[in-house]
Amino acid sequence: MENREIAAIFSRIADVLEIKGENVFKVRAYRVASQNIVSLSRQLGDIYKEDPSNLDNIPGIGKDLKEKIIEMIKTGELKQYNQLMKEFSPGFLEMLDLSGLGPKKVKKLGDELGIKNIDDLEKACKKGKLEHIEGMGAKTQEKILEAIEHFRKAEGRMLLPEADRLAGEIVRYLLRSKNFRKLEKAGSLRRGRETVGDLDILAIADDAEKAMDHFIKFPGVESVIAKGHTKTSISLREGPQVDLRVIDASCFGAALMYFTGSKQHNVELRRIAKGQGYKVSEYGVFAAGAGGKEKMVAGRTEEEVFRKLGMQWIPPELREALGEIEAAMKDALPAGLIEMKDIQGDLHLHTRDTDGRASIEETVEEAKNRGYKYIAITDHSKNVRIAHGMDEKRLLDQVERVRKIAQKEKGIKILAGIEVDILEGGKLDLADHVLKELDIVIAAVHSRFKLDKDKQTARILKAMDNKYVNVLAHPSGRLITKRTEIQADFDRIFRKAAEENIFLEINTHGERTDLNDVHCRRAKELGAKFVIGSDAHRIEQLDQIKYGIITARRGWLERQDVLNTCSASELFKALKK
DNA sequence: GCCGTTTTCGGCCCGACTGTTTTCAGTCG
Repeated sequence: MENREIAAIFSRIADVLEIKGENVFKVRAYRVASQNIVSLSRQLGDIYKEDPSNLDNIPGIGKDLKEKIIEMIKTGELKQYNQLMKEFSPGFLEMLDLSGLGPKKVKKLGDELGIKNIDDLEKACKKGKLEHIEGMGAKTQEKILEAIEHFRKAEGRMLLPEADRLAGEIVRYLLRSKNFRKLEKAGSLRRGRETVGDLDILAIADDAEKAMDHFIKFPGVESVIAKGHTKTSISLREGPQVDLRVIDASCFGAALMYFTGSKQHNVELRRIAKGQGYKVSEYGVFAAGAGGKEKMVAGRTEEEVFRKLGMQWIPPELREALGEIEAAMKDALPAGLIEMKDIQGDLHLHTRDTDGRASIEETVEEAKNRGYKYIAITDHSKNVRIAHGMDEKRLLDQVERVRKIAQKEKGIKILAGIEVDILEGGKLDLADHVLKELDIVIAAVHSRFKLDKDKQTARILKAMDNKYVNVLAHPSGRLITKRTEIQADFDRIFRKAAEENIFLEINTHGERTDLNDVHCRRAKELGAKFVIGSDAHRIEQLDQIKYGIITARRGWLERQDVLNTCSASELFKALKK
C-alpha cells in the first residue's frame, strides 16, 4: 500500500472518531500521523522492509499506529477501518468538507433527519427541515446551502500540488517499464490550473500493448475503464481518472497541444489555422495537397506546429484563450516570463518561535541548500493567538537572534521581519517603533473575513497607509476549496500598492495560492509589483514556491515584476521606503 | 493515540466568532 493510501485511511478514521465523539486528542493523533505520512520522502513499505524498527522514528507514529501501518503493508487493508466504514459511508463523511459543518452537526443531521450525504442535506435545507432541530435555525440552513454551492465548484478536482505529486508518481512508475521512450503530463496540470480534474499522460512507446499492460497494474488502480492500443483509462482509489495515450512520434507535438488545451484555446487555434488554409488536429497540421489529398506539414514538436501557424510557441500556462494567440501572432508574448531559476530567495517564512516547525538555523540551512541569496524570517504577531503570535518584546528578542545568526552566515542575507496582523479597523497589531527595527514588514488579514465590501476595503487601505508596510500578504484571503475571497475593491488595493510601493504577495501555502492568476494579471495592469512567498511552516514547504511561479506565469508576470528575483542589494534598496 | 529537561501518567493550542441561546455549543484557525 502506498503512503497516500495509508494516510487517507488514517484521515478517514479521524473523521469517523470525531463524529463518534471520541477523545479529541486521539482524533488529532490520527490526523497528525496522516499528515506526517504524506510528507515522508520514502514509502512506508520500503522503510518496513529495511528494518521494521525504523518506523519508530516517524513522528506521530507510536505503538498502535505502527501496528496498523504494518497490517496495511502486509495485508493491503485495515480491519478497524473496514469495520468503521460499515457504519459511515464516504458520502456521509463528505459533509465534513462543508465549511461551517463539523462532526457534531453532521451527526445530528444523520440521527435526526436521516441525512446520508450532501444531496440529502441540500434537499432538507430547501424544505426548511433544519429549522426544527435544536441548535440550528434559518441562518444555519442558509449558510449550509452556500457552503454546498462553493463545495460543488471545487468537487471532483484535486489541488494542483496534489495532482502534480500523483502524476509524478504515475510517471515514475511507468518509467520502470523499458517500453516508454517519452512521457509528458498534459491537461490542466500542464497548464498549471489551481485545481485539476483528470490526469492526462502522453507517451511514446516501443510496444503500445505492453505499455498499457504495465499502466493498468499501477498500485492504487480501482478499475480499468477502457483499455486499447492508443488510449487506456483507469480510475484510482483516490478518485481521479487517469488517461494514458500512446502517440506516434511523428505527431507527438500536435497531440501534446491538443491534450494540453484548454478546450477554448484549441478551438481558437484551429479557427485561425483554417483561415490560413490548414487543418489542425491531434494528428498534426495538414495542408491540402495535390489531387485533394491532405499532406501533413507539422506535428512532431509543439514548436514546429506553432511556427507553421505563424506564431511564437505559447507557454502552456498561458493557453486559456485570454489573448495569448493574438499576442503570439504579433510576437508580443511576455519575453521574460518568470521561471523557477529566477527566484533568489523566500521572503515569507515561519519558525518554531510561532507556529512553524523548524528553528531559524534549520530554515537558513534549507535556504542555503536551495541556493537562495536571501530569506526573511516573518513569524506571526500577537493577534494570531492560535499561532502563538509574538508581542513587541518577543519580536525584538527574535530580531536580536536573527541578527546574530545573520552575522555568522556568509553568502546568504537573513532579513528580520514580521507577518503583522491587520486588525479589524485597519490598525496594525504591533507598534511602529518596533516595525521600524525590521528589514521587512508583511501585513495580512487573518480574521473578520466577512466584513462588508466598504469596511473591508477601508481596513486594508488604512493598513497600507502605514509607512513600514512592504508587503500585503495573501490579499484575497481565499482558500481554494474552503473559503471564498473577502469582499473588497481589489482595483483600489492594487492601485494603492503601486502608489505606495507595497508588493502584493503570491502566497503558495496550502490552499491559498493568493493572489491567484487572474488577480495577478489585473494588478500588473494597474502597475503593481509582486513577491512570491512560500509561507512555509516547515522546511519541506519551501518547495511550494514553485507553484507560485506557475501562478505568476499564468498571470503573465515577468521576472522584473517580482521582487524576489532581484539581487540582495537591489532587494534592500526596494524595501527602503 | 502520542509523548517525555513537566518523563510512564497526564497533558495534548485555546480564544474569537457565530448563531443559537438566555449562558453556550459548535466551528474555525
